[in-house]
Amino acid sequence: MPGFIGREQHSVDEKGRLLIPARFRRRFASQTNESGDSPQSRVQVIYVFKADDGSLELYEPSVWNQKEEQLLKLSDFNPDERLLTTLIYARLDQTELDRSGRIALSREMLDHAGITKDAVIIGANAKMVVWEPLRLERLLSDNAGRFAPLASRYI
Amino acid sequence: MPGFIGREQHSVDEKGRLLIPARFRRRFASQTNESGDSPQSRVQVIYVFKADDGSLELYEPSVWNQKEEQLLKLSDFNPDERLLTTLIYARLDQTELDRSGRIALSREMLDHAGITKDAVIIGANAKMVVWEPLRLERLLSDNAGRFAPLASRYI
DNA sequence: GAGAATGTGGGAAAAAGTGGGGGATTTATG
DNA sequence: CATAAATCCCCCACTTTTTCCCACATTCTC
Repeated sequence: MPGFIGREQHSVDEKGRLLIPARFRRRFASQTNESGDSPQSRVQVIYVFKADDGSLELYEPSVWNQKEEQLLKLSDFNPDERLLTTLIYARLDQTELDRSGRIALSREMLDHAGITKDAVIIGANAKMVVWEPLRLERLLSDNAGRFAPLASRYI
Repeated sequence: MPGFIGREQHSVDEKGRLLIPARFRRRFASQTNESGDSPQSRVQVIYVFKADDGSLELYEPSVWNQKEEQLLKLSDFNPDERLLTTLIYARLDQTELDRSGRIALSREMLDHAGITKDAVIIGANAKMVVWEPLRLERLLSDNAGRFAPLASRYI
């Protein structure tokens, strides 16, 4: 099963709607029928997570659910584990693809990413990452020098 | 069965009523008929629990009952177990959805969470968590640096 | 270049959220 | 026990948001 690969830039309209590129949507289509839905009712849910670095991460249900299984093991009464759970769910949201292949991002999510007009969507295999274009540009140029050292350490 | 996911902010009116977001209410609807009620009389009960961290936890009956099964195993005559039972039930309350999809929170519950005007409701899979907005904000910013370490330790 | 697929925007209808009036029931009080 | 006071619900009305749908422009494919 291939992941999301590639980078595209699209506009976010006044209603906060962001188009998911067609090539990414095709990947969804191939694995919707987990629960034997009728062709009509296949609603494509997408999880949205506010990442620490100021981007938004988009997950398919099957991928997010895998992460969530880890969360379910955590105790409500261990302070550290409870805090982690809170930190995660407070940053998480859920949305659906409309018939034009867009998702509606909440004002809060857009603010977190600093998105007003345009957004870059980067395929990162299991997830998609959404950036405000200038912010991404700055991150890349600010850290251009770190690529080689990091790469040589880890790959 | 998908859980509660997402974060919303709503106002609590002067009567102490808090709206349960429509998308969360829809999950209730899909599993009301446990006891074979007539369509008319399906009253949606919600359990409210005062959490240690200053939030309120909202549970569906089916989920709370599962937790309660653990409690029923505890002995009334073992001091520790008896104390635990007391501590839990002393923090627990019960309320119902009215026809507008709201629940009435008692003064005591509101005070525990420090809620006066607004409240944030966070979907946390099996339960919903209610926060006073500023209190949540403070928790999140105070612990922003702890997310990465905790996440890497537990997930 | 024609037709299909993709991307963008917006209008209208429906749903959700908010606040408050008023009747019924419960609780307090003389 | 009667009456007053308070509380609790149910319903209505208004505002805002979301959803659904369509139209059009652009790009891609053959």
